[in-house]
Order: sequence, then C-alpha cells, then structure tokens
Amino acid sequence: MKLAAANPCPRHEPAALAHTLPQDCAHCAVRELAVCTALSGPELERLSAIAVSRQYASGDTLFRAEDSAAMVGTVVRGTIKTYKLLADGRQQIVGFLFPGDFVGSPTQDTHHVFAEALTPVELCVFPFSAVQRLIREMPSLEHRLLAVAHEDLELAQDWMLLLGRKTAQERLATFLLMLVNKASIRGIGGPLELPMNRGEIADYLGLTIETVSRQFSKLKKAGLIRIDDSHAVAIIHADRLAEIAEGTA
Amino acid sequence: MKLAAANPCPRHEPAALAHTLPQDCAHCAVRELAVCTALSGPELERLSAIAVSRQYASGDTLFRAEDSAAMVGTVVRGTIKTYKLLADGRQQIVGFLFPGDFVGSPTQDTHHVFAEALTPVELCVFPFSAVQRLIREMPSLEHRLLAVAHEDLELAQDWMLLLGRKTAQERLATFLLMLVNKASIRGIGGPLELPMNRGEIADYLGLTIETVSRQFSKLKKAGLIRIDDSHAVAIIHADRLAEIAEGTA
DNA sequence: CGAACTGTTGAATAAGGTCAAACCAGGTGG
DNA sequence: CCACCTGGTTTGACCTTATTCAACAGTTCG
Repeated sequence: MKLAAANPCPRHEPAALAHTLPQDCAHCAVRELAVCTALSGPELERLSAIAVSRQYASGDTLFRAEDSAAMVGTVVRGTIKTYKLLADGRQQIVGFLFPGDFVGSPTQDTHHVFAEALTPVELCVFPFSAVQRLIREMPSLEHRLLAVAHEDLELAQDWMLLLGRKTAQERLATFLLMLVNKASIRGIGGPLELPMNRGEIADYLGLTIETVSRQFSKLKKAGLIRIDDSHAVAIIHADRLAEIAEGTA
Repeated sequence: MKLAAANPCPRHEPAALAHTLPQDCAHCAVRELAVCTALSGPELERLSAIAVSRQYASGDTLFRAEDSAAMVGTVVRGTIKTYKLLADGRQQIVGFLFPGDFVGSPTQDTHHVFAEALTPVELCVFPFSAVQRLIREMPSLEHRLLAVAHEDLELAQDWMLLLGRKTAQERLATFLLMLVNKASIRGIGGPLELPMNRGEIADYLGLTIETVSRQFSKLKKAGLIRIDDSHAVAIIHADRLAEIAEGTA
C-alpha cells in the first residue's frame, strides 16, 4: 500500500509571483458563485479595495501546509487541487477547486493543506489580516463564510464515506457525477472537461493510477460513458452511473 | 467489499424523548471546552434561557440524515457517533463526539449525518431557530462557530488522508493517538477508555471488525499497547505509535 | 444454564496494488 | 517532413493486503 514514494510534485515550484492587479468586484465573472454574493453596494466596494488579482501557471504551488500567513481568496479562473502528504510521499487530494470556490481558512493563521494550480489560475486574493478585520465588521460576510464552511464539511464527510466504504467502481462513478454537478452549477453542459490527470484522480479517490484507468475502461465498455480523449468524458447514462455511485446497482 | 448488508443499527430507536431541564450555563461542566466559551455575562444568560438539557440512553438515535428541523447542541456527558450510510447498510462513521463537542450544523436546516448515543448522553440542546437568531445578534458566537467549523473541516481532511492512503496498522495507531489527544484536552490521563466497540472502530477507520482486532493484537504483541479489556487500552510507547501513524516507522 | 453478543483467531478468497510492457499523442530538432 | 523522445495512459500478469467465511472463547443477561 506504500505508493508514490518518489514524486510528491513533478511540476514547477512557486511562481516568481505573478502580476497583481486591483479588482472590480462589481463586474466579477464569478460573483454570484463566490462568497462575495453575500455583499451589496458599499460592502462590495470595501471588498474591492482590498482584493488583488493574482495569476498562477499550471503546476505552481499556491501555498504549502504549515505555511503561516495564510492566504485566502476566490478562484476566478482555472482549477486548483488541495492535498495532504505523508512523509513517504503518499498523497491524498482533499479537494478540487473551481471558479467561484473559496480557498483558505480565514480563521486559521496556518495552512493545513498544500494547494497547487492544475491549469493556469486566476485568483482573487484577500490579505489575511484585512479579511479578519472585514469579517468582524461585516456580519453578512461571516455568515456566508460559516455557510460555506459547513458545506465544505458536508462534502468532506461524503468523501469519507467514499474513501472508507466504496469500491473502485463506485468511487469513479461518484467522482464523475460530482464533476457533472459542479459543472452544471457553473452553467456548463456537454462533455466533461477533466483538468486533472489520472494520477490526480487516483489521489482523490484513494486508488492507484492503474485502477482508475481500468475503471474508466470498464465504464466505457459498459456504454455508460464515452471517452473522447483522456481529459474529456461524456456521460451517457447518468442514471445508471448514479445507481453505481450509491451502491444500488 | 460489500459489508454489513445486515444490521444498520442493532440498538434501540429514538427515546420516548427523555426529560428536559432548564440550564445554568454559568456552572456548566464543559463550558470552557464548548462553543459557549465565546460568551460572557449577559450573553451567557441569554444562551442559558434557550438551552435545554436532554438525556439519551446508550443506543438512542439523536437524529437521522435527511431529518429536517435540525437540532444543535453541546455534548455535556457521554459519547456520540455521527455516521453516513449506503443503501446496502455499509456505514462510515465521520466523527465521535465527546463532552464539549458541538453537534449539528446551525446553518443547514437538514441533517446530513445520523447521530447515535454510544453511552448514556447528556446533551445541552439549543432550539434551531433560537440559535439562528442568536447568531445574528452575537457576533462572538458566530465567530466561535466559524472557528469550530474550520477545525472540524481540518479533522475531516486528516481523516480523508487516513482513509485514502494509510494502511490498517497506521489507521489504528492514528486512531489511538487521536483518542489520547482528545482525552488529554479534557484533562483525562491514564489508560484509554474506548466507549465504542470494535465494529464502530472499524466503521470509523474504513476497515472490518476482524482487521481491527488483528491490528490490536499486533500492537499488543509488539509491546506498544496494553489491552486491559476490550474497552480499555494503555498506550505504552506513544512515540513509536506516532511513527507508525505517520508512516515514518 | 443457555442464548445472544462481542471479540479473537485461522484459512481461503478477492479487490486492488505492484511491476512491466506497450501505446499514443505532442513536441523537438535534424 | 519525419525520426525520436517524453510524459501520460492503457493493459496484462502477478502479488499483497485486507476481506470473507468460519470456528471458537469470554461475557452478559434472562
């Protein structure tokens, strides 16, 4: 069961820290999805004032576990993975973050996960201390953050069920449906774009690359999905997939 | 990998709903541990006014996933498990709650886990609607709830690493150290009291009863723990256990 | 005492992991 | 343009870990 003792992170290291730009939250593409929804008029302007846009290249590390001076922000474009590591390099991805998702914990001054860009990423960053101040002054912001934290906790618990009790097949089915669901929230239909590779799917599902690949093949052979290329999958029978995901099949 | 298709819950069903008593938060045994720490003087009195003590017998179900009218409260005495179920009865425990721990989600009006008393439990219950009002009026309470939610999320992510990437031996070692740690926070030393049985440990660690039992025997044989009886374990070499838990051994 | 649990241990089995080879782009450079 | 390399992916053969199945021991409680 010891995996990947090698290779914690093949991609590059922290960017030479990309350009930063002031923000205009009122015209932000992901406003309705993000924590910022909670705010209106004057509050939104105060948030604008402290927000900074930052760009990351694919493979950049945004922060590492144990890093202090926690950063928080909203994903505007691209995909991020957050993960935990064991000493020997075994990796467990604890979340994929898409546009609108919130990154970081505004109540903890130390990160407890690693975060890495899977694609080019645009992040709307809020300085940690400024956010802490804003939280105290804007109850609706804190309210929203509390709701988001509880949603995240619920997702994490769903994933504990997956990791502790589901078969490889059930895990992949659950994963694909989760992605479809997230995409549809962002108004995206059609074939799924998978911004992560097989190894990252494996590290999210608690499996190996080979097992993930085999399960993809199995679902394809069963006619439940169509694989256009390894990063694009069409769901053909969402209902059958859902049965598999819930262990009802 | 299909487990426990039988027996979702051998114990009794929801209590005929035990006596309820008004509370005196100022003299509460778990105040410093609970969310209530955040409050002082007049605020604490307002909390007292809505708090109600409720007793549960071992095996009682406090609430079920999908239940609406979410209850929230603080554990005063005893141990609770929260868990998720698959259609065929496979169970994943997502948390054991001890005195001082907070139960339920004050921002979600529907439960998404089941909760069951493992021992006789005394719970300090706050009516859902009253809590929602209090949150809006007492920023320090919401602040504390946000911090607790983030701590819970961090724990859940640690557990995802355990379920996705650790061996059976590493899982049990991690579990025992986690219990030692929780006990010491409550000022409890000496041999560990395990309020849960082997099946519940298995359902927390994503293993089977037999595997858990075998790993206990192995740790005993290696001289790392002493098993007084199946519900009382002494940790002999916490350092060696920690190495195993982190995969450093 | 005997039934019903809970926990432990052993032997057989299966699911998923490991190792290894082949495949298949997409890029590079002659 | 094409040969070659590289990294990700797929597939096969084999192996390990944990599960399954089964027997048995210790407790608790009618």
